[in-house]
Amino acid sequence: MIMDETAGNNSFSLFEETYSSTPLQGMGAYAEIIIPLALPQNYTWAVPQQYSSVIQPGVRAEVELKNKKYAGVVKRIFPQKPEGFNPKPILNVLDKEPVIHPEQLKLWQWIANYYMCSEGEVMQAAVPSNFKLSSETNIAWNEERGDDFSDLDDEEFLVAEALSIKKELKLNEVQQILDASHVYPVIKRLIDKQVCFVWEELKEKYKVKTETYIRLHPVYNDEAKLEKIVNEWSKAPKQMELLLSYLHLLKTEGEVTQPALLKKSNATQAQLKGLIDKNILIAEKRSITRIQTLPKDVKIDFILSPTQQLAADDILNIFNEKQVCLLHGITSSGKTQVYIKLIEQYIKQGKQVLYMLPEVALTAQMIRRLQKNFGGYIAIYHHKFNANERVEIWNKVKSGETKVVLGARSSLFLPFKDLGLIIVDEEHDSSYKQQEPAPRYHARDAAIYSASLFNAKVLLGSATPSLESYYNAQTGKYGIVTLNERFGNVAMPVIEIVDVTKVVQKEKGKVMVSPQLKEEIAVSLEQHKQVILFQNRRGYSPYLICGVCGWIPQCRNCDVTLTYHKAKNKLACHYCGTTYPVVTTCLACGSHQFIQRNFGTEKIDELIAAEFPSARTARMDYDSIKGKHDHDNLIRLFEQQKIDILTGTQMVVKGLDFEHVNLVGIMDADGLLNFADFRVNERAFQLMEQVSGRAGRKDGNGKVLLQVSNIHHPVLQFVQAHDYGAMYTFEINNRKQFFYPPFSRIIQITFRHKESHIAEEAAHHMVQGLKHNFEKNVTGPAEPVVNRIRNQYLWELLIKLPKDTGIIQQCKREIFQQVAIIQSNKRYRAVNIIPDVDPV
DNA sequence: AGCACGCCGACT
DNA sequence: GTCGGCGTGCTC
Repeated sequence: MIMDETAGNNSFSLFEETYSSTPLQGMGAYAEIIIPLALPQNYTWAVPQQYSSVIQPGVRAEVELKNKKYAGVVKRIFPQKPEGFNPKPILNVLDKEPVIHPEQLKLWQWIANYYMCSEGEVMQAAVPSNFKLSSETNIAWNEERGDDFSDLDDEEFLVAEALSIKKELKLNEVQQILDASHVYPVIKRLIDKQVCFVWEELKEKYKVKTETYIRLHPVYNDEAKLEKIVNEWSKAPKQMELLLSYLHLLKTEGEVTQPALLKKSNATQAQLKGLIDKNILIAEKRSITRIQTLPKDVKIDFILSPTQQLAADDILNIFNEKQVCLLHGITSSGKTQVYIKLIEQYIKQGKQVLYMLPEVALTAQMIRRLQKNFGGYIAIYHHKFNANERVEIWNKVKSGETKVVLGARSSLFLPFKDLGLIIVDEEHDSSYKQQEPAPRYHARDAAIYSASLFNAKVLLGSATPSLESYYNAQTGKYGIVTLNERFGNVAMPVIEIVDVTKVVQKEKGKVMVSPQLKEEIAVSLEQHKQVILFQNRRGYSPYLICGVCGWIPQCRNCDVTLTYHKAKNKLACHYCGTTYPVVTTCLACGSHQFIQRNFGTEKIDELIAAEFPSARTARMDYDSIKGKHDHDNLIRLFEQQKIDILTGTQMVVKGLDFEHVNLVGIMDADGLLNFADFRVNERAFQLMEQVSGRAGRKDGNGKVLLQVSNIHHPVLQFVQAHDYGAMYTFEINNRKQFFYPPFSRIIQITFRHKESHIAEEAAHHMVQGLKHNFEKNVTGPAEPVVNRIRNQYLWELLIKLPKDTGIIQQCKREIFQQVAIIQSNKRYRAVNIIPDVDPV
């Protein structure tokens, strides 16, 4: 059964050219098929005679596996009968032309291999659910389509009728209705005809944000008719006024939303309803992010500064020689404008561009900004779209209609036709790494691989590049372009370090707010400026300690100290989220004296509020933000200067640019740093740089105050000098290796098991295997760290490797082999592997 | 992923 | 004696 009789004849002939000369026909052929399951390998099915001329890599085929039916993707076709088993026949071929390109299949294979999962798992992540049919799949009735079945054939009609009554069916129920062997093609046609869609219970819980747009009834698109109605208006002057404001808004804005209209005209909802009832205006609920039909043209409405223009030219020059370029541009240097210019260049060449952003950065402003420039050429893509929307975008990318995709990490899997450029913005952001479920891929690295398949270029952008990218740029593997001038000549903030150990104070314990910081806060408040205080610990006090014996309350599930939350009066584990009542009796010695140690955001906010009673303070951390709405609201309040002092964890860096902030206090700056682990320093530097970037916008008197206990911390001088990259090649008395990334740690492997002895066993095997195979090359002993987290034991192995890149490659292969061996023993499961600097 | 198979504890 | 827990193995 072949689908899409009407479309794709050209690709059909392409297929004939490519495959008709191969000896597959008549001889019996076999197909390796990817099933969207975590299977140990791909399985093979036999291609029956009647399909041998239509099957090709990239099409979907319906196959039976363990008495269940699945729509899998054909990866490879070959003539030899496999040995050792008798392949079952393919039941159906669902597509006439490939739905998955060869480049995508290669990308899937690479991801499966590099991140150690099955290609089926990659398929799960890559393909919209409408493509993934199986007997367990639920299909749901599409209410919007209505019950006009005139265009359906008999079988389609039967299913559609059943669906219109029951609303939802499982595919094996459909099988019973049809009593036929070719269920999947019927379902595919029904999906294509929008009668139904694949229902994913989890996904559908997400309610698409809608906004009501007001449109003019099409009858009045005719100017004369509109004029007539206006001239002959007799009653309801308020409605008339409203209509005129509408027309005015339509002219100036192009599109009119209900809130905008009501605000502009000062009208009430009832008056608007009057006009809608009269069929003059139409209210239309539209999903905000839904692909809008905007005109397809490119409008660049700004001019790059000389520095930006230079950067853009440099990047294009570098692309002549190198595949990847790192754009290291400080906060507010105007990287986005450079991206937009580059995107324009690639569109002009007819190429497609993928612009990737971390999920959190995919804001409405960003979307609007790009839509303004690229209109209908652009599509937005992230995992929160429902199945139909995703398929819609998928098809538009596949046909080449969409030139620019703005999306989160999953947009990497879209079926690009002619990809020219991938931009990975905020390249350092850890949310590019998928943690759970498999495939645990890093979108930046996978993007570099994907680009290599298209011979496309990759631009990595960041104010605080990741170690691996910076290293690759330093060694010449990637090109690098630096933008270290703030756009519009906004000055860099002054960084000042305050030694809190020098502060004399009455009470014992760490100083929270130094007199210097208090003074600066007072100055800022006087100037009606705003302050951000950054402390990367939420709660009131990070731990309690028994004043007599030193016992510290810990979580029962995790080996983590419990944080005291004053407002809730609870102790909480920040790892698993369990809360406990506040301990008053020491479990070790029975005493009742507990001391609160250190401080979190809650305590700072309390102290600041007491110290500056007239200032409006607020706290932004995981505890004070319940819904996503709270976060937006808080940001808006701060933007509108309704808050003077904002105390927060790293959440404050995820905000937007705040114009009126001229002071940032980092409360425990060296507490963020760690000699032994460069990754910790990297993260700290990124946080400090990002939070500092918030200070000192227009008038150039921004200040960042770092409170430290160890003023001699070697990393601090680089923070002070804004010299991000220097940190990596940093050397103090032979301790260089700690700061020199690729040789300190290339791979972090995490395995997980419920029982500690099994986790330890896995760790033991791994270490033994590595030592046995290349001990002489491993500079540090690969000792595993086993942690108990929730009810699972998790072990982590940091491997220290020498400087020679040849050996690194060799070690990498070895490590992967070891992990594969260990994993083949089903008792262990690799949950996370953070690979090295070298994706291609 | 699912589902069958199989091996030990608490029940009519 | 059996019912049912979930650990283990297998699916072309």
